Amino acid sequence: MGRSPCCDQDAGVKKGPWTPEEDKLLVDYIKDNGHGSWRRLPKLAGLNRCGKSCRLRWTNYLRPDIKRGRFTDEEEKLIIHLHSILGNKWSSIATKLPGRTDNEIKNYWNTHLRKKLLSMGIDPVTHRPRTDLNLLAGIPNLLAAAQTATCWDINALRLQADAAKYQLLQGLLRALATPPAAPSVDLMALLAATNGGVSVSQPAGVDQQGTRSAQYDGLLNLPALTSVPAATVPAMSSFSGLLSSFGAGDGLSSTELGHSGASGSNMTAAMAPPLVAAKECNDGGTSTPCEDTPASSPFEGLENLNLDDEFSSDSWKDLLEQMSWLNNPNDQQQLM
DNA sequence: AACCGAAGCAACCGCCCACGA
DNA sequence: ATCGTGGGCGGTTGCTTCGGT
Repeated sequence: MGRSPCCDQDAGVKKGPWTPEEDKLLVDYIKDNGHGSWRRLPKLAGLNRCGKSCRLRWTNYLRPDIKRGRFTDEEEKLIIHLHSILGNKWSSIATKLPGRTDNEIKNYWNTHLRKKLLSMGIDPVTHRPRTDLNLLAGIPNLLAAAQTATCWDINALRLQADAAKYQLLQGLLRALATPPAAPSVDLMALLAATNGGVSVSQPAGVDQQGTRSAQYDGLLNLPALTSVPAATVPAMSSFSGLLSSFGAGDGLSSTELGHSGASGSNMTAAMAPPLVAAKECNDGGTSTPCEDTPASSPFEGLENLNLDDEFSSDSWKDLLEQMSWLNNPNDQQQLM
């Protein structure tokens, strides 16, 4: 299968931005004749352009059914959902969004949605919680910088620290709610590492991951960090405050993000189980209390964490000290 | 007002596949 | 079965706009 000869081999074929005159020639010709063969079209339409360039200009910009303007929230959610299923199949995704082109969706993904997911602690490729830990690994640097901060940059550091704290919690919660198959990091290894290297024993026959998934499914409604207005921060200034915000979170539901588990559940703060509550076994659809639940969660005490506390506070110190891999490059390597 | 870096987006590049001769 | 062509596709480039200093 030889590659088709590229038009740019033709001398004098114009490239670059289209002029209104060129647009008019193209639109008028296609209106009257249809596009027919794209290769022959430029000559017939009186355009000094490559046929391929004409096709792209028409399909991405001049087509009468193109919808312009901002993507709506519904479109955003649909794109994210479809991307979680189809990956970078932009044209397939575009067929589900009337009036949007694959190129437009691709650009919107790369410039907006990708960053949005990253800010929510979600890997935009796998649609699962980020496991690269690069973000969290930056926390010790923030701590070190805070030690030597001068008065003029302490506020900036504080903002960074707040963002880091928030994303740390997002990452932890999402890790807890993630099915085990896809993440490149072994969740149990992560739990062991955060638990001071002590493995978390899993009772035989206990579908711990499924239980975890069901229990924390509602927590995936975390609002994106970037979308949290300052006014709402006090409501999330404690871990329980965060829990109470999940029900009304403007983040993406687990269903939308392609997670399994209790999809569609509308877990409210009151329904949300405490992190260290006795887990339930999920055996064949009926939930029964587990007899052999681990004695303690690696994140025990997290619910008492106060997000308003400085990083130097005891509760944050305790948590960070448990996460030895944050300070140990070798551990980070193993986890990545 | 000028400069500069970041972000956004239209357009291009080149690989690939389907299909017809 | 092979080959050439048309066209679809994802990735990348580079120009324009925006916001901060």
